[in-house]
Amino acid sequence: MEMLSNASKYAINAILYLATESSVDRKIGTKEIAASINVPTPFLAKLLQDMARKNVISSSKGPRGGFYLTDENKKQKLITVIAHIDGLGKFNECVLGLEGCSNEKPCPIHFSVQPFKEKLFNELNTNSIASFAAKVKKDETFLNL
Amino acid sequence: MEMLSNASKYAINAILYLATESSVDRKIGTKEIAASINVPTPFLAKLLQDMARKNVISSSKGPRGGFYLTDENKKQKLITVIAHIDGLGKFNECVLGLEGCSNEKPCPIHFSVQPFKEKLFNELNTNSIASFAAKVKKDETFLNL
DNA sequence: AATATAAAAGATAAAAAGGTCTTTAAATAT
DNA sequence: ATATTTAAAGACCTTTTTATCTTTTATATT
Repeated sequence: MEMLSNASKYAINAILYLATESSVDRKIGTKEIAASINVPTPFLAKLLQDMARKNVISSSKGPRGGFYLTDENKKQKLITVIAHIDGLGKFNECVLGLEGCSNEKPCPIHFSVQPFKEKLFNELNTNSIASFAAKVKKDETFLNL
Repeated sequence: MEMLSNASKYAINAILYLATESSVDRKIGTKEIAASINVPTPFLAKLLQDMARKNVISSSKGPRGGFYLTDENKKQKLITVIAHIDGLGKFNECVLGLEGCSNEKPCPIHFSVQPFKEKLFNELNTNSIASFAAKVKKDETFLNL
């Protein structure tokens, strides 16, 4: 279900990868990250640079430099990533694109969609990067590592 | 939640409009439809022509011509429209874009998303254009008419 | 038959998303 | 200090989506 842009998807994947694999002492370069999650390197580099500028992730230049997550970074909710890239508008939009669609004035499929939107938003807005990464590590879920 | 293209959304809106407003004896031109549902006229015209070519809707040229739905047309499931424009691929894709994501090998948000995908697909695949349009007419739901 | 009307078809064009490449700046190791 | 490494910045390119415009074809009405 393609409701996130590639940009958001790539960034989430990369950040969950960083959450499990990186630390202040183990910074990771764009090539390794891109290769691991199987996305185009220069495009991902742009995204990560943007995330770093916005303090969602950390980075340093030079030899042994790269991207990494601090404990502070990991505490952020996963929705933060989407908010910075795609924005949150999509969580408030009608699936059929109808202007006044709401609980009071629902479109024909509103009540099929609304509970899910709320659930997904809530999930992304409640759970931190760390907690999503922990799930991956416990093998409850996976990432393509 | 922008998971449908504008093209699909416009077409669905137009077709639900036609379902309530048109008949063999009351064909409707692109300008009226576009104005009613508030979308760009030439773009919508293309979409409707495409839908007509694929026998999803009906049309005729010349004076008093325009687009309309036969009873046969109205019996089709709403998913047909999406299938012809966006395709059905999006109903089988992982929200995070992960290749092997499935019930057996779920991504971190898989189980938040999967039930919804199934419900929405089922709804669109079960209910006809006529039944969605009926909801609108009974004022249970709305379209921007 | 002539005319007007409206879809069909096709050629363009503008905007957004996706992706690449080159140069510059910072940091580290030697 | 210097060379090397890697992110940062910015210019650029491609593809897809969205949108418009023009010409042609069919048809209903007169």
